[in-house]
Amino acid sequence: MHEETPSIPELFLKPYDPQAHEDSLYKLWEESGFFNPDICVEKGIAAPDAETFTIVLPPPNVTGVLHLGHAYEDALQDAFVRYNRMLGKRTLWVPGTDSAAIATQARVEKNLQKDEKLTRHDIGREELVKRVNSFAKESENTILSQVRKMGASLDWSRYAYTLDEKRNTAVFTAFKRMYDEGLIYRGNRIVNWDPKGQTTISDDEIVHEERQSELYTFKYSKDFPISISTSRPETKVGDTAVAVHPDDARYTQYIGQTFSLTFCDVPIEVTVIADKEVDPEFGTGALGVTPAHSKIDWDMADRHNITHRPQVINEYAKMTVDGRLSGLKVEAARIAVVEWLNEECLLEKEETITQNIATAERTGGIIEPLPKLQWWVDVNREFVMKHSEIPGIESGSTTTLKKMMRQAVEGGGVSIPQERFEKTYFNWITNLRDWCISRQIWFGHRIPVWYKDGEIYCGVSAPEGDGWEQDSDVLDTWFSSALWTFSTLGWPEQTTDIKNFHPTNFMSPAYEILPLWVSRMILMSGFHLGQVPFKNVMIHGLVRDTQGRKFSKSLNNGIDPLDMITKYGTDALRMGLLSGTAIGNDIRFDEQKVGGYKKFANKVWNITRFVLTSVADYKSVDNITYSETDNKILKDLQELTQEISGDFEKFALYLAAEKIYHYIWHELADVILEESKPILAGADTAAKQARQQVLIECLTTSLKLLHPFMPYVTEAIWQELPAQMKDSELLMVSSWPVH
RNA sequence: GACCGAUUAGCUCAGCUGGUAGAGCGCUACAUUGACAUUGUAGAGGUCACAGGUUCAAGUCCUGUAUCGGUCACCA
Repeated sequence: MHEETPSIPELFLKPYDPQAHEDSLYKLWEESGFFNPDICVEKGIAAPDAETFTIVLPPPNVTGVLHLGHAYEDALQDAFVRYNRMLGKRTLWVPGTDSAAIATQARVEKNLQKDEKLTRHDIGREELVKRVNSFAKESENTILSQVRKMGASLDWSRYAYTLDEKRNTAVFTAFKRMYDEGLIYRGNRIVNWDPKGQTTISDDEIVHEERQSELYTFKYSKDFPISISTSRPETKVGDTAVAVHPDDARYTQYIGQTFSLTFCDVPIEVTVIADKEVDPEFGTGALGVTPAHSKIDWDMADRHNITHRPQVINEYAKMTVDGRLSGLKVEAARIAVVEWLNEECLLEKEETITQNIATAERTGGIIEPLPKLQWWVDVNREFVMKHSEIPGIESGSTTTLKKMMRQAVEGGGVSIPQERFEKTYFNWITNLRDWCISRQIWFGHRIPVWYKDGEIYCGVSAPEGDGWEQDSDVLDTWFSSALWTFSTLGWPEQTTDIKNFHPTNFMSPAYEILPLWVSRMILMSGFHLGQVPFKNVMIHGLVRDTQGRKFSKSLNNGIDPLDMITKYGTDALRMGLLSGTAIGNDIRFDEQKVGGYKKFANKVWNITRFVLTSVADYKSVDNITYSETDNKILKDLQELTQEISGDFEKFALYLAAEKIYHYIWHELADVILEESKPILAGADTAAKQARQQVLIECLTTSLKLLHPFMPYVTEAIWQELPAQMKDSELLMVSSWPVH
């Protein structure tokens, strides 16, 4: 019929081909500068005093590749960013990457071992750091171009890397300020030592694994009156006490006595102490206290002023005592001790129990608790909040980091829309202990502390004079990540970005990251700025395979988002991820669904073709007389807009996505277009003109509403629309329909 | 051990403050070369895990149970 009408771009005669549009559209957006709110203001897209909307991208590992989890987060955040930008807010989404220190160093070391048969000690600290850095830089482009591929409208002019100079200054400044306040201290305490990774790790990097182990019941020697039970007899050469419950009648007579014994060739001195923590029902009701190799025992020794705390296991999980255990690995030592117990006829019982043992998340190594001189963040020490904008905390009031972290959420400064995760957060805060922030690897932010002849100096740069030696440890990655919402905005300088864009509006992490990252951002932002880092935490679920399993290398069930993009287009992938599942629940990734949304993109494409064809002879007139149906259609459209806006405000993206999908396909295409056909072909010119106007209205509004979800196809269409239909050259910065 | 989530159509999931069970995919039948690498119309299908309770009314609120999944903690 009208297919050859010149005003219909030829493009629409073929199905929508994502490959042909996506990259050039991204380039068009990026070059427009509108990802940058300052330029939006400059060009009149946003008012200079418009409300701001900020998200900081959770930085992917600089050496990583995009996986579906990222794809989901990118799509989710981008949808909000685009929505808010269209609302006319000064909208900023800050990109960045993370050094992922331990993982990145491990990978470089592995390659070093494989290719050159060298260890890090062979090439030295400086060379290793150099290599890790260049490795990180090399891989950077991969992940960044993949984030772009997702259509993420990030302000690249503000790109940050956790190890770049500005972030380094931020980290050192943060450290120093907390050090000066006494909130960072150096202390000899039990740490989680990973013998495999040769570093300390934090409590949160521990994974408990259930295993069968033997529980042995025995006496230290024939002369010792009390039997104890343990699954780690090799540590008993480090015992300095036996603890019993104060009310346990069996042992009261021994309390306070000290025994000098020889256990497995090692002389030990054991004092019997009474402590309420001991469960009289468990085992013999008596517990051998090994202060140097158990956190609980260390604390117990503190309570009873036991200062003698011999270390009997070293960093390589080997015994350091003399005698028959000398130099043995802990597992071998365990066997040797049991042999000895048998020889001496001291072993009373051996039973198999299931036990959770602590392993390192990254290396899988079995954690060996060791006393070490480490740096800590004190979460219970009182300090004065000089300046506070956190609801419920007054400027000038005294608090602790722990209290502040609780208050930030309790007082509503940070809101977690899903109540259930709020509970998890409080649970975690309650159990929060001092945070060990030093790591014994070489790649990362070096601890900004220098030593010289017993003197200690903490500062943002090295002290004057010779002979100062910097602490050899680096900081936990999460220390710098915790500063992310404001270090990316230029802190510690008092930048206008901080003034304008902090606190950020929301953060949308997966639930597994809640304690690791979210709470630490609240800690840092609270202490350094007196602000919350974000007003909302919208926790989302994990992307899983069709059987509900996590994606993993060992299962070989991985799906490369880039493959999906090649096959179905970015828009389809985004819709497939965003619709169908309530935020917070895990997503089962279904390729078929993505396929369905590819068809949808094409549907929108064809709707456009039809509308453009139908309005080819449209002439705008001053007084349009709408029919009753016309008015109903326009009213419905308004209501839809209202609902979708509401869903955005309530973070119910999945509902918004489904609504616009349903409207476009089953209302606009199935009902409105069909019903328009006779009117358009009819003789009533006025009615026809009115309907043409309605169709234009429906199409442009639908494109706007769909744009946050499917930015490419909507923009591709927008670019082909005649200028008089549009309120802006780029759909990306057109204004959100009013309602 | 504590806490949390899930349980609704064959599959994947919605269902907000209680008011006659919904979507997508799949399936069946019919129609259609149409604006549509098809699409449209119609249809089949569910004791909303189970047992109690509150209510005029419960998928929805309360109590308990079961199964699956998760998080945290931990007894040596």
